[in-house]
Amino acid sequence: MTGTDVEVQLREAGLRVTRQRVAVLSVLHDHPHTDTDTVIRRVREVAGDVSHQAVYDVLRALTDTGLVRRIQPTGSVARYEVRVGDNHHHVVCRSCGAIGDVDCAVGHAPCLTASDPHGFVIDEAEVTYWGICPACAAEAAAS
Amino acid sequence: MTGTDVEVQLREAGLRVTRQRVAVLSVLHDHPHTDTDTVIRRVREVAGDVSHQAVYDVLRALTDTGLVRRIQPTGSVARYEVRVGDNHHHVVCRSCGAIGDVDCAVGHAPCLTASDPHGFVIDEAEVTYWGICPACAAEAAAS
DNA sequence: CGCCCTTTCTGGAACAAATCAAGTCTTTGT
DNA sequence: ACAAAGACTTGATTTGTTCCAGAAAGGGCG
Repeated sequence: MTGTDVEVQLREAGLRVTRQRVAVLSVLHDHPHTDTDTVIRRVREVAGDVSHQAVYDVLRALTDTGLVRRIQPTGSVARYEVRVGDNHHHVVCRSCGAIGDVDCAVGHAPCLTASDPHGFVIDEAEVTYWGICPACAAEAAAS
Repeated sequence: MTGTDVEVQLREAGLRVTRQRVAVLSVLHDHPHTDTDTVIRRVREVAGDVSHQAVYDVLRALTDTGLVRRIQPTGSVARYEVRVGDNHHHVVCRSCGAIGDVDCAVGHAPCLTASDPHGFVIDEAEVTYWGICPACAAEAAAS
């Protein structure tokens, strides 16, 4: 994704194009599942001085317009990824917190329709798989 | 669940039986999906003075031994519920954050097996449904 | 091209949730 | 009942996030 693509994306979402926003979006494109602190550091690497507040504001603006998705597994800080059309899910390592993408096996799966939602109007089903990542499994086996 | 039941539960988990732990467990039995702050208030109602640190410690101990489950939907503070055998999931209101239980429709559902887990060893699939609760839906319709 | 209005960014402070640390008290096995 | 291990209390600290007021930058219009 080029810088121009990012600009188009911003304009189509009705957002102004600023150095900070372009930087945040491209950082998230290159590094999915990044926590806020890392976003700040990476943004500063590519765009020079940017206040942490600006990054928080941008992340909020992008989340509100649906350009990025915010995820926050239990015990983890907020993480962000660019929202892509597919309905993919995440696998989280219980040991180190690493996150991986998992494609939704069967599109709109039947079991993702709640059996008795107590009157809730449901618009999304989010799946989080918990387990051990290869690296942590190897480390555990070695010790 | 009586106080004695809770004591037995604690002993079987290899934990000492203290006033604070009994209080936390019974509070969670009576009020599922409670956030830490509310747990503290309720515990003090039934057990008198208890430091917030004690509650944090107890919740951590109970979580580590598997007696309670910690859940934390994106944008919410940590919430706790007593771990019951069934593999139920949660529905969260986007508007007010209310949480409801949803039974897992089909036990160990096939679509909860990740298609390509990238080498992760998965031991649990957690489903969070997002939507609008009846109360918030009514309020939105009224305005 | 340059002005003005609106939106956004900066810098600093404030806040809430959660954790850390040292010392005291309590539970429990003998 | 006694000692040792574990749990709790008090108080401070860290961490992640948000609030606020003023300065700066985008982008439509003359």
